[in-house]
Amino acid sequence: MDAKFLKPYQPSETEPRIYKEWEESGYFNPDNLPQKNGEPFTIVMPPPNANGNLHVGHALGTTVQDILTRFARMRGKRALWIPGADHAGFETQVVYERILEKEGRSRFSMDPKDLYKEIFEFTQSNKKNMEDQVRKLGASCDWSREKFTLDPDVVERVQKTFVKMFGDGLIYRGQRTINWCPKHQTSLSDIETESVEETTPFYYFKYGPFTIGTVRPETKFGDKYVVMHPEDPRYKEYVHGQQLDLEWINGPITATVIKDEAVDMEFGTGVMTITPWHSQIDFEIAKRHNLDIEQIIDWRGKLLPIAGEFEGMKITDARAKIVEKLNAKGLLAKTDESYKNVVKRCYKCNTMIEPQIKDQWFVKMAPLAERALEAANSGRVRFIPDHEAKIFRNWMENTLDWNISRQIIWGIPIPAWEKDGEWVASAQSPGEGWTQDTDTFDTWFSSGQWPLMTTGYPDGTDFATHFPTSVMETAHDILFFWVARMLCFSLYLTNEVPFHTVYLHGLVNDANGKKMSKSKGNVIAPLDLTDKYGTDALRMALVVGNTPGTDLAMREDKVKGYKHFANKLWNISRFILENTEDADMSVEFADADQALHAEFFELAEDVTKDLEEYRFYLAAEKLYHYTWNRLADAILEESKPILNGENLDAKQSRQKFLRVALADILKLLHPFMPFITEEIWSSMPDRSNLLMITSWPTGTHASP
RNA sequence: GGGCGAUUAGCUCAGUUGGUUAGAGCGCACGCUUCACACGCGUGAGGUCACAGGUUCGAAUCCUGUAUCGCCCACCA
Repeated sequence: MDAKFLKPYQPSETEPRIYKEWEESGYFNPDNLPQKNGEPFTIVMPPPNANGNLHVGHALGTTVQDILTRFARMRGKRALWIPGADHAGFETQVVYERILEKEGRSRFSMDPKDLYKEIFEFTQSNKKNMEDQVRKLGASCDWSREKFTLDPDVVERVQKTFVKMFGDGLIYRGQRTINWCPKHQTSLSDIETESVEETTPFYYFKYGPFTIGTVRPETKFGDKYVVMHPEDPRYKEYVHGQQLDLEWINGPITATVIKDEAVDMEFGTGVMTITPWHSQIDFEIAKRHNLDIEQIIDWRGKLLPIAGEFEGMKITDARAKIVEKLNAKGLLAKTDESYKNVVKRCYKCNTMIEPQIKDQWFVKMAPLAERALEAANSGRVRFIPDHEAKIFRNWMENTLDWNISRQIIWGIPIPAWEKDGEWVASAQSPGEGWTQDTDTFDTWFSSGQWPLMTTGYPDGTDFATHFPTSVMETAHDILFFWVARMLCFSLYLTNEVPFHTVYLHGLVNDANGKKMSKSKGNVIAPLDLTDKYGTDALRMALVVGNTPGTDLAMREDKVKGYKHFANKLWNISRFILENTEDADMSVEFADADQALHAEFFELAEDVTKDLEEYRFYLAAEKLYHYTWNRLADAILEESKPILNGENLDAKQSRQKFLRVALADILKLLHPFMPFITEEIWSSMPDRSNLLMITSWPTGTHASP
């Protein structure tokens, strides 16, 4: 027996050594596997952002994906798990801007090319860091196939998709209301904003003969249209198009009466003025009636000259002053202080989103969503847990067109060119006098094509064999951002679903079930846990009892518990190896051992079924219990007298059983606890290969 | 306003298609230096499965309703 078993299991000494052995074996690459022509099994890793450290959620996802991959590999499949890294456009630029801010610099005073270069270098060093962390988690992914979302071939193919979609009329350039973040100076898609309910004063102002209500007095300078419902009996004396002279913020103006059904008669006074440049509903009314549209607030959130004496003032400061002035003029009718209002904020910096009118590229979602819905409804793609499919459907049935233009440099340039107001989509310049759009893509426009990009769409060899992929495993909070878009792009480009199954894990919260955040200081770093308790312990803690789709409260105690389990397994191995050194593996099982063996295979079948059905939480728990309560507590104890007894036949049979049981429990545990199982396996007599490529127990007795 | 969940032991959670006295981890109590393991061993306390109805021979599990909590979506100024 190896002397290493005399000491408790040492993960920190073992793990890097084992990982190196795996990596050098080449078996992460399915082309090197004995079963290289077997049935393909493919997972594409959700590429972690190359802008920081992994969080516990990554550890959970990585663990589940690794379990799936190792299980498939041991069952003789041509298992491929493709890693990647995401440039994460806006998010990375935000991270980098914070660094610049700390250094007293600003992107707005930098040459865009220099900024791009700096961020590129920043992500390259972070990418290495991130890859090392994925290795530490034991991920058996094929690093030789790793992709970065800004690899030149990815950029080229993503741009091609844009050109194709433009040609097919699925992408259009339009002047529309967009979500503008005044801090980050870019537009955002609808799902990149957070709607927060806030209590805001609701002001009623006298507007000629009317009383209008608003929460945003600072937008009201240009309001020269007063809108009411055509059926509203209270205002039937006013006719559409009628002009009225009235006193307003900065003096007398001429207002025009507009009758439009968008007005809710029940709300407020049933009359409103409109600010089409800074409100979508107002913009739609203005378009219907062909009204003037004027910008009131600039891109930095300051008032434009139309505000008169308020020009240049930040809107946050201006509001109170404007109300004060209107009050002084006797135009403030009343204020409702308890009004609840939904406000959109930038999901990264929490700045209030300013709706602005801007020319942008939009993806027409309805036709794409229809096909994705069909795939979900027909079962071509299956969601785990089931109820995520309902959430998916609800969103897909109510899609809004997707703004894919970002006014940031960190991303893939949009291959569109303009000349005299005319736009064409093309990777190369169409010729003299054309200038390229300076905007970049929403990062999800490229990551939405990730399963295609990583497998070599349209003509790579992996695309032929490994697409569509088997499973997409990711966090449920990016169902809309990512999963939905991958389905849309893939069905559009290939008529195939990108994956047959979507497994969505929940979020990992702190021990009290509260969301982890830097500001709350409750963030648990996965690598701190692996250092302290070992990767296998962390993996088990993340998997046992964690049902898909449900958020998990991460308790350090739980990880500690599975460190103890790892040590238990270590000691079981020590006992068995110590007591079977003279085992004869050719003897027949005695009846008692035959029964134990049959019992074991009931477990093995059960666990196999659980893994096939994505019930990792049950499989892991069953293995834990068999190993500790059955094998250690009962079988090992009852074996002691047999091993020390006079009956040689019984002893030899039991020795064989223990050796076989150990070998097989190591196999079953390997997807969950790859390091310690491989390490023990390396001490098994007669072992011929790495545990990671050893066959999964199938029912007949197995041995090293 | 719309959608989706959750409610089981002190805490965090399982309970896969309804089927014997409802489980785990941690915590708690008591006892153990037993020759694999104190990162351990043994024994034990602890639950009207949110509430009210219903279906069934049988319900934590299926149906209806109620309450509470949570998440997501949404252009009522």
